[in-house]
Amino acid sequence: MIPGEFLKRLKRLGVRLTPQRQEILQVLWERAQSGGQPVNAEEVMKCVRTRYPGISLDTVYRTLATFTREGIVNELQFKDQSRRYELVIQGEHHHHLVCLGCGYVREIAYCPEDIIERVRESYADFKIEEHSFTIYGYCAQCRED
Amino acid sequence: MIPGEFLKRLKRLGVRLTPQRQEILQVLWERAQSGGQPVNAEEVMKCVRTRYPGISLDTVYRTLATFTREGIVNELQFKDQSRRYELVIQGEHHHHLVCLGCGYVREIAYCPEDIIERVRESYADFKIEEHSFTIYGYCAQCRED
DNA sequence: ATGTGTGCAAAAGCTTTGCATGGAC
DNA sequence: GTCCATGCAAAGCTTTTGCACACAT
Repeated sequence: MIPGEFLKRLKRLGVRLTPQRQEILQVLWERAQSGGQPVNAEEVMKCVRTRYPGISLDTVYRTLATFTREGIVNELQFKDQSRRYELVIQGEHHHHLVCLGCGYVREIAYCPEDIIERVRESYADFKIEEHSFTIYGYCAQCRED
Repeated sequence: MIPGEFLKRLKRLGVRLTPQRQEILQVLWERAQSGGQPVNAEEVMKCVRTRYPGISLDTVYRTLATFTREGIVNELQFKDQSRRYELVIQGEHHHHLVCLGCGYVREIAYCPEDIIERVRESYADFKIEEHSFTIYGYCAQCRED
């Protein structure tokens, strides 16, 4: 079940609630519940197609762009060149630990807020909007030593 | 002039020193001197062509991949989807402040080392290799308020 | 009824690859 | 002489766009 929170937010934002969008939201929600592994557009399409076979990849891209613009999802860019998305859970903020072998992503709760504040002070004419912090390496299964 | 350091390193690594590679190294070096604005492959090609007109984009990509593998350059991935590169200056480490309007990049000296150490301890079975930390926002020219 | 969202197909970026030739060592 | 690097052309992969039709409001 998609929590009403998101549906209300979309309505409030004036975003039309089509079946495709509901299914995409559902997939993002399920991902957030089960470990928080971010998804890319291709994966979203595959998941949605199990329940809504007609959806096109274009719609997924357009919906994810809309959701990003409205602050419903976060767009992530790791080293692997394909964009990934995760649902924004309000009051929650995290970064990522990414395995260079298998691509497994794990959330990390720590955030370099102190540095961001220092940068905000040092570069007062720069208006900070967002930041990304990602640690790369090899997980227990992929490390060689 | 390219400092001998890089030429020696390439020789030591067994990387053949072709005129194309020397010119690419030259461009990266000049960039590092003049503000540290990272370059993408297209820009490298354009700069090199002023002095070595025949160079192809493929060669630039292949050379940048080789330099990255050998630790001569850092490959950066910002939100704009094109990979950028910067020369690795030994003993130097920094992160980036990126303008979402014009794409201007500024180096920031602070690094969240404390967090990386904490993560190294908390996730002892994960072998940390590298990390990226980028702050996005709008520079004085691009900000609207 | 209106305007936005969707699917299709095609295109657009950026990056990679196969192959024959040329050049560094 | 050997093997790697290069240029060319073509392909690959992800993402975007134009258009006509369908649908949410």
